[in-house]
Amino acid sequence: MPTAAELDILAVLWRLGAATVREVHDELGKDNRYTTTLKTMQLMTEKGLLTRSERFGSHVYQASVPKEQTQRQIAGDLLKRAFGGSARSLLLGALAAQPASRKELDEIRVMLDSFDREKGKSS
Amino acid sequence: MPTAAELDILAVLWRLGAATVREVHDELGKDNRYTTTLKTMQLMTEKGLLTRSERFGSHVYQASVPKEQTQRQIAGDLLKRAFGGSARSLLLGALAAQPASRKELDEIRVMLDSFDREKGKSS
DNA sequence: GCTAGCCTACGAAAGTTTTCGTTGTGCTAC
DNA sequence: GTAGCACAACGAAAACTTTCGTAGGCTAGC
Repeated sequence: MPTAAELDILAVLWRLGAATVREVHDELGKDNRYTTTLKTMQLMTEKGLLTRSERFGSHVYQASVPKEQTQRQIAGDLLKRAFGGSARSLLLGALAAQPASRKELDEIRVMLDSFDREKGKSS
Repeated sequence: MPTAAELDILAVLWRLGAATVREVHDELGKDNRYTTTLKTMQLMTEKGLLTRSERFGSHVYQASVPKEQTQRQIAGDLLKRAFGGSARSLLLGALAAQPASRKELDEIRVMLDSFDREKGKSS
């Protein structure tokens, strides 16, 4: 399970696709040193969270696990830990923390419908 | 922000309402020592996450912050950190990790509707 | 060739979280 | 009273995360 600092780096890589340490570090905007970001990314590579390839003089990193899979893992863990398995409570917490536009709410409804259809197929 | 071990304890207290260390420890079912749970709960009390009151010979603890508020904080943090602020993605991750029954999906829809009504009022 | 600038590597320190052993206290039953 | 039991308190160690200083390598420009 990625830690907080690791998750921040993953989020950047999810946005950029693949990036150098410099790019990630600048994008993070934290006020810590470049070598801190580098070290964290090196550890993440050791753990298997990132993969690394050469490019000219420097290294290019990218997430080695699909975003969706990591997100599923994190959401599932939180769901179990803090929300008693209730997806409704989780969503309520999220929407209370950061209200969504009507458009977003509609998108959620569309997604729920597709889940329903899936259930229909199997039963 | 509560840590992992702290969150597990909070979850138990949310279920039990108020409980002694012994009750929490047994409920947790982890294979660590009683004193570990005690120490963690003492630290949580210092941090202000729990309040303590006397009962007979032992102490009774309970969460000092409403469950909903803590859940909102946690969900909001994760939403921002790992899901780019998209509540839809968060819910997708949760449902992918642990499929919900049709009844649960319907409950979510009801909740969405009430959010819509709230939006309607303000605009 | 030498210097400046950018990068990686490494190791250690600082900070947190989690764990547990030991000790002291009060209560109960014998 | 005293042995046994359950609990609280404390301190320290272990494990893990996060941070950074320093050193070494490569390239471009002078």
